[in-house]
Amino acid sequence: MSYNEKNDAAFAYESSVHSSNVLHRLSSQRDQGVLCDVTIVVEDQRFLAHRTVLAACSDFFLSRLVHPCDADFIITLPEEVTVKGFVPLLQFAYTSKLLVNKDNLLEIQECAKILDVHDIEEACFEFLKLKYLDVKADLQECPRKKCCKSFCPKANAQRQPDSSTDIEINEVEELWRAAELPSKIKCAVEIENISTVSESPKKPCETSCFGRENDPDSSALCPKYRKFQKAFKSDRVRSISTCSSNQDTPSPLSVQSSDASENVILPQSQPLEMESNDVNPQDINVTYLNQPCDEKTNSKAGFPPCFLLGQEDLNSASFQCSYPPYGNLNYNEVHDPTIDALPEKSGSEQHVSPRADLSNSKQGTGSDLCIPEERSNVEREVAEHLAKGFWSDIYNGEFQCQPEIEMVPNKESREEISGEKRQECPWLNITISEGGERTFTTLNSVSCPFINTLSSEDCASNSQLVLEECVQEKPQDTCPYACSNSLEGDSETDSEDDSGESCSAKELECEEKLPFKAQKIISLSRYDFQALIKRHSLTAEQLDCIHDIRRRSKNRVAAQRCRKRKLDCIQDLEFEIRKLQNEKVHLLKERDQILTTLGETKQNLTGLCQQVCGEAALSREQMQILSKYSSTECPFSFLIMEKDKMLLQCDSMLQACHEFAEGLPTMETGRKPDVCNGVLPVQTAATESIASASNNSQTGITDFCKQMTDKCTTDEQT
DNA sequence: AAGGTATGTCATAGA
DNA sequence: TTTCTATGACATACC
Repeated sequence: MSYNEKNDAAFAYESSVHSSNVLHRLSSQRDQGVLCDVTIVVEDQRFLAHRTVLAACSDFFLSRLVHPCDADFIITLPEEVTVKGFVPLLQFAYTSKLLVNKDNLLEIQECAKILDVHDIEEACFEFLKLKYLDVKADLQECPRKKCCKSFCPKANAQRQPDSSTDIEINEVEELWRAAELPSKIKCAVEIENISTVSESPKKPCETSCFGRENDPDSSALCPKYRKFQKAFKSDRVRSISTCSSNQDTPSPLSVQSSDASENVILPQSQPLEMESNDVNPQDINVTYLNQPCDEKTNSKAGFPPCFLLGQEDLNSASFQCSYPPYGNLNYNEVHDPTIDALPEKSGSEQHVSPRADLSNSKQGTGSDLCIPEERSNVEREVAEHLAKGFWSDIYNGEFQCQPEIEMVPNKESREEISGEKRQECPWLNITISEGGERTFTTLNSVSCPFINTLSSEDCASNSQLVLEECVQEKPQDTCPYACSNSLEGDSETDSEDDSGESCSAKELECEEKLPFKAQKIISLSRYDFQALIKRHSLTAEQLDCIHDIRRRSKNRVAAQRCRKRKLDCIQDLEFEIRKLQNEKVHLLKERDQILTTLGETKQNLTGLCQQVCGEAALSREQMQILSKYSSTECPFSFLIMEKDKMLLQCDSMLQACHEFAEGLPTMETGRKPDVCNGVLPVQTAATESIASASNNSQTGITDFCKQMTDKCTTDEQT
């Protein structure tokens, strides 16, 4: 990944937080009347607000504020607008959270319509109305299907008799049809009430342990890699931390439940569309989320922000995403905006190119913006469990959902459904046979929202997805493979699908001994896998086969993840190396500069010292004393040493000159030039100069040398 | 043919 | 204890 991309992602994240904070502060300021510049009169009450906020969220306010009738910006709303309907909308404008309950739903809807409030889907109101007013009765009238009962034996066995808590895909479909909801709201996911499954005691616990699991410090990263990250605090770690910190802000994961009410968290601009087993229709807080981070990640994944629908208990949480090009795609997610960073992603990525997966893993997504490198076990477990909840009744032989046709009252409806379904859930191929039987065929893993991290463009182009056909002989086995693989995000299955090597030779060999397909073994969650085994009386050999297949499959995926992480770490280290190298170059330059400055300073200081010595007319002895008490760095000592050195050099020079003079040819006069008593003029001059230098320290060493050189040169010329 | 790369598998440690 | 995941090591296929 390029670090630019990573940085971009980080920037986007920061911006989202900023936006959220701004909203929060604005809301708080409005509460305090700070900077409020408009008064809204509703019925007999007045509300202070900020013009810009209102104008931004409502065309009604925009038109009134752009062309104010009242210079004081007092806007009296039509009498159709009630306080009860207006207040939640005002809150929504500031917080992006719309608190809806049975009492105010209609009024909010009416007010939103009058005020032309942006980002609230009419469909949400329709759905909620349906939920509040009709659903329960309809559901009770809707006979439960065999498939629903067998959907999850474990869960069903312990579910409450009240079927109203079990709204399954077919039922929701029917509700949609009944409500004639926009096509956007179509795909539903039946979510098991995990908390009721006592056979899976760990699951509820896990699902409630997001804090721990999402803790970047306790991420799924291998300790070996963690040490790297700790060592250099790589960007990767920071990104994970960032993501984690993001959880502090409202996110799809922020389940806002209370004893008194259910909470529905919706992505802003995305229509509501989901059922929850445990939703209490009495009071639902609808929270629109407009967290850019989520949008980013999810859009990266090809989906808009996820939202969590009414949960008292996270265990029964159902996460969904709406995706306009398809209408609303539902998928289950337990984690916040990190879909594409999840292992499930790897599968889809591998679908394209394993290598690309590895190399692009980090920028992966904005995810990377919040890119938990790995989805925690809990997330995986819950996601797969939830996903299974959706798909199992489609594909699972055990839970095969044949009676879905019962939900289709007539051919027209069926056609409508199948047609719409293709658009709404393009990864799901629904065909209706002559006999009116509806068949769900293989999912296209690329387009399946459970696993993929498609870009918006990808998804947009997926309207022409070619969906694989199920093997008709055993649709319950073949579909499940594709579906579940997708759900689980096992990358190997994708590649295997592509390569036709869905199973190794071993697996195929084993498979022949088994009453079900190897893919089912791979795709099922631990709990369903165990249940599957229990339901069949298998020999030891078969069990070995099954466990081998499952182990190899899991390990295959783990190895892929592991390698991906390794590459990421290598990239991080490479980046760190480049950074350090740059830093080193910079420091070296800085050092050179400092040394240059130091040299200049010393030179200046030496000059100053010379000047001082000269002005003070210090003798050699005095300078020696001075240098004795000064550091070696002091120019005084430096001067003394240099002077001594130069004297020695001069002695050598004198000696050389003398020898030179001795060797000179006798001149015409018959005598050696200027030799007076064996002493050369140069020697005399040098001696004089030395004596002069010794006695007069103000003569610079440099000058002395210069004089000597000049003399020598002059004498030689003469 | 040799070397590099990608991937699957096994063994093992740790959670 | 069982199951799962991460990872090193090895084998194999492919380029």
